[in-house]
Amino acid sequence: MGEAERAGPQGGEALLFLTDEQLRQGIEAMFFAYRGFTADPDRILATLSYGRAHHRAIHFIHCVPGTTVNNLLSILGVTKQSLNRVLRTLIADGLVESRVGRLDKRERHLYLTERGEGLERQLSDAQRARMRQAYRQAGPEAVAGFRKVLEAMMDSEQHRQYRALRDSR
Amino acid sequence: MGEAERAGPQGGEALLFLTDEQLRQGIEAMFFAYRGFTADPDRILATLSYGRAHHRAIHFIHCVPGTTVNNLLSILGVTKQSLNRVLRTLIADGLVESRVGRLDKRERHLYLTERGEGLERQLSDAQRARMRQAYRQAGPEAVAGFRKVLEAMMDSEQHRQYRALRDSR
DNA sequence: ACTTTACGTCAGCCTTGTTGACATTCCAAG
DNA sequence: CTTGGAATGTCAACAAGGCTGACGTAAAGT
Repeated sequence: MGEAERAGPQGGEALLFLTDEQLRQGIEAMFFAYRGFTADPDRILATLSYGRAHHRAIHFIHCVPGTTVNNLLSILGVTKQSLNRVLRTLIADGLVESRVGRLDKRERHLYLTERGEGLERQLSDAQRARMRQAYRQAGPEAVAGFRKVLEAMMDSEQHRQYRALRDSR
Repeated sequence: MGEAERAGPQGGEALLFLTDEQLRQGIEAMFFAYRGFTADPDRILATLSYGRAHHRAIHFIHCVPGTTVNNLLSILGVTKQSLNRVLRTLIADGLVESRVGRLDKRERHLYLTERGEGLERQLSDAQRARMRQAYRQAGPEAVAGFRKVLEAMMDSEQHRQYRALRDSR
């Protein structure tokens, strides 16, 4: 590795010449953009002494109400102990409700309370505003390409989860 | 906010209808893709009991050899105490060299040693391989769009730093 | 001479990741 | 039916890596 590259592995794909320098720019763009991506929610969360972990939990509980702890675990890709600490504070603060499963009493089904939905709204409004601004500035074709590259960057497992969430709506 | 949106703030921009749902998908794509983006270096770093903080320092010292601590600080956006902890271990392990400035002796200029360059190479090879695969799979137009959206997502300060790095090569 | 700048370090805190130990519940084999 | 194992979730303790604040030192600037 190290030299310019030609050809692609997928038969019908376009020929692409990718220098290390072009790739490095993509890497740095990801780094800086992700900081921008999380900046607005981070500011809101800081005022409530919550962190990104709380945001992630709130986001996915909102998307899949009634999800179990185990399911949330596999989406977030952390240990159950780590998630539990976050959930405990969110439950204590009355943002999340945990209901014992009816069929399987070992399971806990998670729901946002009204206050939880309120915070979710506040956070996702901020993040969507940034996203909307970026999408508009870049234009519709750029957005399609953006999504395409991001999907290609995921591990297969992540891609599966991404589509699962997408299709569950 | 909350309903579909029309029109763009920039005069000549294309008309874009962006539903909350489309924006939410973009947000989740960023989340999952960033995990994929860091997965390969993380695996390598774990075997050396280093973390992402070390990776970031190594990356930018490689890009801007001889950079000062203060400069690195502003790029990484962390406190000097935080950075210093990481730098101390990298210097102790012989991956980074810190030279007193010739003109201004207060400054420390940072360089990767040969071993440091070796690790940088290993980490960036892994990350570039993922990037190259994603770029090829998505195609050249998608790549252009990808970069465009990421740049639009940065804060102005981040965008400034991104371009500064870009232009310094 | 005094102030400011650049850097290092110590102490202590918080968030968020980890592993280990444990309780509860379910299920299936005996 | 009982019992042992698997699945689910909770609590405890630790580590990494952020943060703030205080302080020291050396060099530059005024």
